[in-house]
Amino acid sequence: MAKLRRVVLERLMRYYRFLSESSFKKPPQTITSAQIAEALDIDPTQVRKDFSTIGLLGIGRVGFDVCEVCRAIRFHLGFDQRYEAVLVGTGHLGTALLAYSGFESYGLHIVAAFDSDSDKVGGEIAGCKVKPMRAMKPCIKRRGIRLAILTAPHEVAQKLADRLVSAGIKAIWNFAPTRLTVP
Amino acid sequence: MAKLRRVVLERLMRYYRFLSESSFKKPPQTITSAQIAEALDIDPTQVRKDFSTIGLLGIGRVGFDVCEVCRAIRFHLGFDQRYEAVLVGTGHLGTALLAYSGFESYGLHIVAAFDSDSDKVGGEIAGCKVKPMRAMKPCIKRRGIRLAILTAPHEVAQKLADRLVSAGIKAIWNFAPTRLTVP
DNA sequence: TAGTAAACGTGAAAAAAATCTCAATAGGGG
DNA sequence: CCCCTATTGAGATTTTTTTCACGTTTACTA
Repeated sequence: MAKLRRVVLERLMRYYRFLSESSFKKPPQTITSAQIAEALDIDPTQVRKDFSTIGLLGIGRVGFDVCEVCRAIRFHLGFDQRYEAVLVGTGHLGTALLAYSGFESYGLHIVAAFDSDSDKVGGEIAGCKVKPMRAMKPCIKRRGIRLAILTAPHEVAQKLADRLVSAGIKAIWNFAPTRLTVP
Repeated sequence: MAKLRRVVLERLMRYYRFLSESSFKKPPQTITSAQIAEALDIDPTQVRKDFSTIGLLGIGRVGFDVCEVCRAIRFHLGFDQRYEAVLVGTGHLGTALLAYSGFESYGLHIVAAFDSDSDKVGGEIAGCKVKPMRAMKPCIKRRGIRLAILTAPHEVAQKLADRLVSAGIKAIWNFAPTRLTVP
């Protein structure tokens, strides 16, 4: 499977969101590149090129099978694999993320939550046990977890990040909710 | 002021985050394109080109003045302007966003929060009064607010979005926390 | 069943973005 | 004060991305 470039990946993500959340579940379950292109403000040729790079072929005068497109994107974006992750920090944001079930459909499973607040430790949020910080490293090592979601205040984020990396984490999804880019 | 392309904007954002959060507050307050480039894994020439696009000049053998760079980026990204926004939905995620003070430094001010839960209405979160949904449209109209932050569950998000648009909102920042793109 | 038009796939052209190269400039050391 | 080297600015080049143009396929209609 050839490596996909970043711009293509981003567009595939957009296609996927659009196709899976829109009500295309009902027949005819088929859509043309032009329809997608208009909804997402992209060139139709671009859509066809992207689909073609992940091995999707449409049929003339009909378009593409929505289910098949979704399947192919899921496959190429790795949503069918199971990624395990830990969450660090169970404040409001952390709680919201734990309660959000949408990650599952992208193959992301939060298997444990950690917090330094002893009042929270031992509790359970959205079916996920909250464990003390000292349990973090063993847990990550044992399960070979590579991704961490960090929702700690800025002041301690760096320290926690270092700690996560030393425990074996390869990627940290930092949720100091920045990333604005107002259009 | 020439319109900046999206890729450039994104990089400017990254420069800004890097320069403003790192401890460059102390002298010598100067940095070379190569240092920025290494930290952000970008080509040094790219950095200089971007800076040059927003009218920043460095000096040979020294580099760029950190404060000046930050100022210029703030100006070109419009952080100095005041954008007012409303927040809809005061669940965990909404609460977390209200409590997050980081928006202010990007020029974004949340001036009101709305929720349909009558238990929450009348309360105050992070200094922001929670108002009933029926107060939303008048508030938006009166203050001419153009941006809304939406943190509602998926099922009602679309309806609320329509309602916001009809109230005069031009851009909705939807916080069904999707956008994964795991690297 | 043939004609027509909607939609596709793809190579070529154009545009945009990234990278390379190098002369010019500015501190620092002798 | 002059040389040496780090660093910049900008033109040239390369690579990537987007758009165009056109031949092909497929469904519908008469």
